[in-house]
Amino acid sequence: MYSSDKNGFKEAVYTLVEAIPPGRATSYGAIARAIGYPTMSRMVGKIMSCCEESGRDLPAHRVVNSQGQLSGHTAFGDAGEMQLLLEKEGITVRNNRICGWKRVFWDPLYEL
DNA sequence: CCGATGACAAGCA
DNA sequence: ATGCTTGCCATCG
Repeated sequence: MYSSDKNGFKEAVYTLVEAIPPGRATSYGAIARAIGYPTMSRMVGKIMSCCEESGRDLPAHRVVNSQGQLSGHTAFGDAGEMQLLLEKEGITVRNNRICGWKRVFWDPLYEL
């Protein structure tokens, strides 16, 4: 079931997201780009919404958009749950936005 | 089958 | 800096 390509893509996303070190965060585009699909940023988001269903412990709260803004409020709950998780990890979040985004930004292409 | 939507990103005015 | 438009793939009505 499902094409092997998509399966491989999802697997790659899971691996990268799970490889995100604590206190760090990355963007959808960075992940997609690291895999080799710079235009699949949207797909990453969809996969993320299914991350818990995938049977893996993916720190999806560490994955935000390219601006360092928390966008997963729809999946986590608009109560700022995601923000709390990030702050717990040591990341400073303000108004649904990561403080010092460039500082906490984790680029798999550069660091991995 | 077609249209609309979605945890996005990049380009342009 | 802000807002609009396009691209990409998958899912739903």
